[in-house]
Amino acid sequence: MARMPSAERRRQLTEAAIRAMARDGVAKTTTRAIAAEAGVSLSVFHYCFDSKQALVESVITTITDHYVTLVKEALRPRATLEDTVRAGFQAYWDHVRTHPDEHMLTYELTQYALRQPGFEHLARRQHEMYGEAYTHLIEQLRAGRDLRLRVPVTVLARYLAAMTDGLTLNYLVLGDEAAWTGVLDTVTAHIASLVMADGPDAAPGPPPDRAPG
Amino acid sequence: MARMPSAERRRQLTEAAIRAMARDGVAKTTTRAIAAEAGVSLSVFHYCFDSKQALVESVITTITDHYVTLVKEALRPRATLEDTVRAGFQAYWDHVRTHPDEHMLTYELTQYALRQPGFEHLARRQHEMYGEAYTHLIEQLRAGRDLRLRVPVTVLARYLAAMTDGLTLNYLVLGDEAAWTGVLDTVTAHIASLVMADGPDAAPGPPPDRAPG
DNA sequence: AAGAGTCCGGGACGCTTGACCTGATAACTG
DNA sequence: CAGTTATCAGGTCAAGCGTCCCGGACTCTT
Repeated sequence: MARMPSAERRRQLTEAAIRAMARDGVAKTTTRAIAAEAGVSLSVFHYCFDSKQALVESVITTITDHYVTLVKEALRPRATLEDTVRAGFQAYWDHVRTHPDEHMLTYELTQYALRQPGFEHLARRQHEMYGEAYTHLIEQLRAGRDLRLRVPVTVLARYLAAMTDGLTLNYLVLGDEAAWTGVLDTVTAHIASLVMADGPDAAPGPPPDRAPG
Repeated sequence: MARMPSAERRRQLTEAAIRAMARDGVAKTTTRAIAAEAGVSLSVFHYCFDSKQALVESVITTITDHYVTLVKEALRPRATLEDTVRAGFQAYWDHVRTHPDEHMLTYELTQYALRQPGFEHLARRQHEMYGEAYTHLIEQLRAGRDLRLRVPVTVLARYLAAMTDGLTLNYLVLGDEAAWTGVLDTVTAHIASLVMADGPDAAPGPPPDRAPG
């Protein structure tokens, strides 16, 4: 095999692990399977990583960062408000449809991290970064135009995060792409009504916010 | 140990497995752990179940049925429409808060089933039954009073299912109970606006449904 | 050219797992 | 009573797992 500095080899092994885990599941992905996927001998694995746990940690942080940039990219502001929301959802949804295995893997890794003592923080970090990405976008939108939020930013961010999580998971389990367009439209309309411009034609307040708690 | 017909012993082992899996995770729950949790010898396990897979199948169907009845119970129709939605969400959410491990387990089992060849149908069945439970409730509500649905029943049911899934998962990962009340209120208001009585004071149509696709 | 540091490969160790078996014993059933 | 059913302790087995070691090979520096 081609000789390679450890750092690069680590990256290669991490990506091989992601491929193998996405294809076969986290449980079935052994150190041998990862080494084979990367095309190196098993010894190289333990030369680069102190333990399997160390590699899994690398996998989780890598894939989390990957998806945060994905979300931020998908939710880039567009011409109009409605367009932004719609295009963002569409871009995200397209990615889910074309890469179901990768999304499945993120859910598996979340649970793996939650169960593995000392790894809980990675699961939390994963979802906190999603929330922060949404928050960032909302603030960005708000700075650009004159927006009136019907709900606090944190509430909206959490709502978006939970919504995408739930929709993705249900799609991964049930499949049936066509059935979800109606749901996506409903959600999009709702989001747009929660974040509405201070403009003229927007619908007047349907259900007024009620004090929480 | 007390003698017991096989059927009952099977139930006991299934419940022991659910306890052990909820506590330690699916991956760490071995046949020996299950037998110990049930207080029987390992031989009894293989006397009652042909294989571990057979037990897992029993676990999944049991827990699925358990949660479907839970959802149906939580979403029993109440006095007013708003009350029904609010009380339903509240009851469900209380259960999540008081039994986080059990809910976590359902997610783990879903993924286990999706990865295990020949078990995919169990994962699908699980989520289909949730959807049917929601559909059932909506139909029930519609029969009772004069309801005007802004979206098709199937869309609403899927939306509810995805919403609860996503909220639950995010709560399990992030914790922080207080932070979710605002999201729950927002969702409740939205649902109530989607299923509204043909009454007087309900808000006139904010964003009209646009044709999908 | 020589040495040091780095990378790679084959092989092996120790452990856990699911599955299976034996033989004996106790409890219900008819 | 005999016959069926359920339970137990104990051990065996092959497979698979993460981990580790050692010798060789490469690369860079001096």
